[in-house]
Amino acid sequence: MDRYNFKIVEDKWQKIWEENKSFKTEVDKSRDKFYCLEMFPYPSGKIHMGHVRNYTIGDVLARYKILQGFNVLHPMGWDSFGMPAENAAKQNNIDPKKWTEENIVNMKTQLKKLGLSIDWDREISTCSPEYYKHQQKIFLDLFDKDLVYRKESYVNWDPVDKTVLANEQVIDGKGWRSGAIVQRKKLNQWFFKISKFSNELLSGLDQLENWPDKVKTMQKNWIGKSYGCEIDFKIEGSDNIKSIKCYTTRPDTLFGFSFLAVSVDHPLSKYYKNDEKFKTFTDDCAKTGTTEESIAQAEKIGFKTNLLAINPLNPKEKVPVYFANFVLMDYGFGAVFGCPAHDQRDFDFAKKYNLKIKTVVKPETEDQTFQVSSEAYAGPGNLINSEFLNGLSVPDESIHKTIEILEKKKIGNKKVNYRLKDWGISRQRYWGCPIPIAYDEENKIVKIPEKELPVTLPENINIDTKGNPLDAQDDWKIITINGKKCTRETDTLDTFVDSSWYFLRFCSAKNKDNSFDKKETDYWMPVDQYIGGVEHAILHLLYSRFFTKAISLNNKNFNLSEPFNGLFTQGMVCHETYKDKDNNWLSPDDVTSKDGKKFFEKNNPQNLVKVGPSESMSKSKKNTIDPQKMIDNYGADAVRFFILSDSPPEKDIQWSENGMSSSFKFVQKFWIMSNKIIELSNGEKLESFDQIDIFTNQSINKINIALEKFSYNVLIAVFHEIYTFFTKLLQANKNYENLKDNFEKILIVTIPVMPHLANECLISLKIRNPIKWPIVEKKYLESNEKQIVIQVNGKKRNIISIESGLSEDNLIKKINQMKLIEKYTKDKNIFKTIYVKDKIINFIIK
RNA sequence: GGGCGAAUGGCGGAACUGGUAGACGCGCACGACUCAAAAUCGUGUUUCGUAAGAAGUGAGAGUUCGAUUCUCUCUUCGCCCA
Repeated sequence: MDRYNFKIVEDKWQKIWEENKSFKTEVDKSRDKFYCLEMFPYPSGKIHMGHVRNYTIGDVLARYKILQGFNVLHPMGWDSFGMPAENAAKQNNIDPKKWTEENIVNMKTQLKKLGLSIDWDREISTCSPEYYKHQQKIFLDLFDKDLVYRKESYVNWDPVDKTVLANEQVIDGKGWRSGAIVQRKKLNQWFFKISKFSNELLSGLDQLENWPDKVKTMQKNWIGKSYGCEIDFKIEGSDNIKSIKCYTTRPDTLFGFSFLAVSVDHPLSKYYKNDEKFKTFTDDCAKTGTTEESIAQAEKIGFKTNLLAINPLNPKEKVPVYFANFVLMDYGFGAVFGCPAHDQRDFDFAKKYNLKIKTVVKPETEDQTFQVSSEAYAGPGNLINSEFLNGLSVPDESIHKTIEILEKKKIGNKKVNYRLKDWGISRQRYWGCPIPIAYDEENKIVKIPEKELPVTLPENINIDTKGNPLDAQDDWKIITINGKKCTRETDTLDTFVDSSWYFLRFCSAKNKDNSFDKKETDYWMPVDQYIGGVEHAILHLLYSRFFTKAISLNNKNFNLSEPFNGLFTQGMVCHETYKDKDNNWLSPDDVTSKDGKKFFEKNNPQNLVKVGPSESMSKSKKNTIDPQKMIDNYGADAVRFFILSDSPPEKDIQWSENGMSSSFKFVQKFWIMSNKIIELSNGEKLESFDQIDIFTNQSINKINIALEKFSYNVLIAVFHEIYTFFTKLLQANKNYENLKDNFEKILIVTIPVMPHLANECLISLKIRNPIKWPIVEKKYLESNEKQIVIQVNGKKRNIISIESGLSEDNLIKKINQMKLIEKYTKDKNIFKTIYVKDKIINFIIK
């Protein structure tokens, strides 16, 4: 028997699929559709194991659905705008476009080697004008719907590189490239009004039954709906400001009010513009980053004004007003009332500035004299020291009652607030989708007329300038619209915009005139199964949901509430980490071991290697395994088989060389076994053996269940069982007439996992039937023989095989006859038996 | 600090709506083949015990005839948010 030459077979089938366009799909209303989508990759140059896992999981599902007769849309594209191209351009002086396109060519070749059932005719790339033309149209559509606006907002500013940094480029408050201390800087920026959909995005989660609860919870927390109250505080000491509005979720702690804090961006700040000390203070605040986290971690600092705020429930009480760095203008009204006793942040602030700390909530277990001491108390209990509010139970009753009182006194109003902020989409970068906007000489916003779309990026520019290269491109920037001289917007769009609608574009990827076609989106959308990493659980998925709702607004041709019906989030691929004696990371390729316990450097075998914990593969830790090498060494089927085998897809998986090579061996063994079966002649006298029917049907049943549940590791286990069963049959050296028919079914259900091998075997088998997912015959699932577990006092004591459906009396008779539990029941009194038909009998004795 | 989730052999992990715990794989051990090794095949592999047997799904309780599965408390770990 020849060794299985995966190279030849895999090449052959990949060529067949490509030449026949086997996975090309079109709208076909006579068939049910299935839209299977995996998150499209960023074309970094090479695929990594995360891609292999993601796309293998998706491919198993897509091929399964194809065989079940669905019209399956399984597209692939490239999330090809973004900073790595720009960084590569700066480092190696390559054109980002060229760099990206070369990477796409490489990665496409690599992906094809995995044997994926992709309709490559629908390939899209977000950096191509063909794609972003439509994105610009959508931008203008949203602009017309009043869902896009421009306002001043803070960014992370690198004063040395003169550039805006993304949050992840700010490391310990410093720019990742320059090392300069990052500042908060105000820039005019574009925003999507995602907050308009806060409530819809929240309530829509309820209908997403096939999403992991984990992701829904994360989105829910992100949207952060809170019920609270807006309160107007009267202000004394200023001719300009008579009151300040605050939002709070804890109006019940109003008697603990000891200061009022406003954001440095609060309208109040304009009266302090000329105050030198205030200026110093705002400069200090600017050194804090813009993320909620950095603000939370920064030291709480304040600037005391000469104003006093009056407690609306106790007008005799007047407290100081501060500007404070921890108050965000974006949340509520940019002003909070401080109750140090019951909010840790307020507590820290009060300690620092020696402000009054008055306890107004006591825990259930404490008495009226309870006082907070070293930290704030934010838990439940009862109100104290609060006059007419005393005794109310915290939080529910106290909050509701207080709001009622405040509303009655016309001091405050019940208000629902959301944490979700509008989505800032401006990026001061070259390699992104140009925003189709210009400004006239009066700096008024002018839309680029649709017939002039796409606004393409200028080519051959000098990217290595400080700041945004587009700013320096005068010949591109200066244009004429309707005879008026205008200047283009030089910001480009956040790349999250690119991925917020690509699933729609796939439906009509080649339509030049329209972003998408009603006929196509009506048929294909929503995505039935979306598969990707959990790291996108919040932003990408939320933005995509927003886009779907925003595009649907007042749209005759498109109306959809949710884009992704099913969501599956896969785990990461991990590998042990290695370090040499100087704590430099080592790649698994540089490390060798004889016993799997002690590791040495390959080039210097006398040097012991420190083995670290298994962590998700990353270039920085050098613990990556190159999928290309694995495919070259073991073949795509074996790599697919392994990546599915060890762990459930939603959990992290450990890459193991042993596991990989054992999967390779399995592919070889399976091939040899298959060929032995295929080569059995049909001519001789045959023997029928219904164990084969039973086994086959039961296995396929298990496979169906595993596929529906995404238990792909269990699916793989079934294939091991199949191998063992049929190998044992072959060893019996008989030819059974039902063997080939059953094995044909087995090969068909092998296609999703090992498409090359399975198809090659099916061809050799000269199958008579069209390749269709086999139907499980129920009669083979239920066998007449049942194993009944015999328990005494709940402990398993014996086991008996009987015909199914036996009555309790008959079973007991049989057990007694066979003396199966005599030694446990002798001299004992059986006072109760529990019998679960065909499963278990339990004797309770005393 | 808050939210969510997890914990099962040496390891990754199975176990349908409460009903034989440890499927399947890795590793390991032994055996066959071989001068030998690799490869391959076979057998075994939760722990304690020579055995009969007993214990056993992070710890402790509870519900139940029966709990990996349900409830409560705790511990540890992970993820997300702060």
